[in-house]
Amino acid sequence: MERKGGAPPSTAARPRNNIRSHASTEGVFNGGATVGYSPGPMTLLSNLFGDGDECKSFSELLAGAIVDPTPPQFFLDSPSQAVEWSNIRKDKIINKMVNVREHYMKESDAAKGHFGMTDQQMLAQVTHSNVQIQAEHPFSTAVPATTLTQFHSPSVNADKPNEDGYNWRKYGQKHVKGSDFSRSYYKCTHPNCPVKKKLERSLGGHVTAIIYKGEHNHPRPHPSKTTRGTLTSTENSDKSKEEMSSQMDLESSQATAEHGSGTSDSDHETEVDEKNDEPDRKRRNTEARHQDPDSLHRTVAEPRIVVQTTSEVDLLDDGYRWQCEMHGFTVCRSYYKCTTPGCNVRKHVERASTDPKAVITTYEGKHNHDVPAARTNSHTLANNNASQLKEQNATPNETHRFSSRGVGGYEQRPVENLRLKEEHIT
DNA sequence: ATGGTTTGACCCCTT
DNA sequence: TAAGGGGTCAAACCA
Repeated sequence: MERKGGAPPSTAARPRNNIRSHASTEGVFNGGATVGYSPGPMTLLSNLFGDGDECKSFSELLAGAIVDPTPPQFFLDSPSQAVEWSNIRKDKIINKMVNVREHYMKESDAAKGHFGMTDQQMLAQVTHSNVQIQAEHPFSTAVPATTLTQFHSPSVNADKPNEDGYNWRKYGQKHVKGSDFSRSYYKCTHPNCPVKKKLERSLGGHVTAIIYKGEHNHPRPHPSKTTRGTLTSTENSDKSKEEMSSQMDLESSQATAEHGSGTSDSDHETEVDEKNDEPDRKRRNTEARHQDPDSLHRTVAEPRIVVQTTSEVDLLDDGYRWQCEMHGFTVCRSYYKCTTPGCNVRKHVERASTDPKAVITTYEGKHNHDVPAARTNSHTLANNNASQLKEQNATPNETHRFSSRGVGGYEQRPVENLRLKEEHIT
């Protein structure tokens, strides 16, 4: 790489006394200053499956997942992984999962057919609790933090850090040890905005993952004000998307206002591959890529976008229409497919492990169409009045408005999605 | 003058 | 306790 800048000739003499002094927000992210908040696999699984009375409705939801004969993709990948899982939770959950897997394997052909997704499509789907998905594995996950929010930008171009409408300043880059990946670190340039994001790129420069952390405490900058005009012409000219952008701005503002500050003190993100249950997080990040070289190719086309949110605003309702995908033989879970014909965008919604109010949504692909007008309107209306939204959400019956979409599932909002929302406001 | 990038060094968490 | 590595800093440089 051509060196445009330059490291100080004598960094050893550089004063570093204040390196962590301004870490009020920094610590929020670096996982260091925030005292040991890094849930491990046990915690994650415990939260994922519910181990008590916590997140009851969500636990029920997850319990349903256990009953669901459709195992997550990772569970099918390797029997040994299933064994590892059992080492984590040897209780009922794992036993059920094993049974599920056995059952599922018997139905492998048909079941895989039900998955209806290619490996590529499975990529980035993601995660579970506050999770981070990484490119190396279809179900790699991560743990998060509690209040991590970034709003989905459906047409984001990952190759351009601020094509999501915000302005970013790169503050670091690292080569991912033992791999051909490099990771770039960006901060939102808006004053006092704590949001950061990481872009992982393959050797060829293709973005394989985008990980947002934090919550913008400001509206999205006007496209014309974004640095270097990195918004694409399509975006700039796309009224619908601008409207959506505005909606997201509003959501962001509301979310921020309702949360008091952009981030929680407990904000923290740990990039992991929890469901692989590899004990070494660091190793996971590097070895997994080697173990699955094909993942590189799979992720080149469409980087994953991980959205972590705890906003009380309906972030799950992102303006697009989603149809729940049937996985297995029972009701659909948290996997959705854009209902627009020809659009292959999918998303996966999951509950955060560390914060029952947090929800992680992982998007895969780009919408090749505008936000549905009708949905846009309702979405706008829904978000133009936070209090109104709260009232709506506070009335469970009113949130249970989903319609059957015929074969394959329901249009959002499906039951589990609704449950997430209900829990969100309780 | 301003703001973004580069990159070696450093901090500190995890193992 | 030590090692490894992720995340970050910040001087130098570029646009």
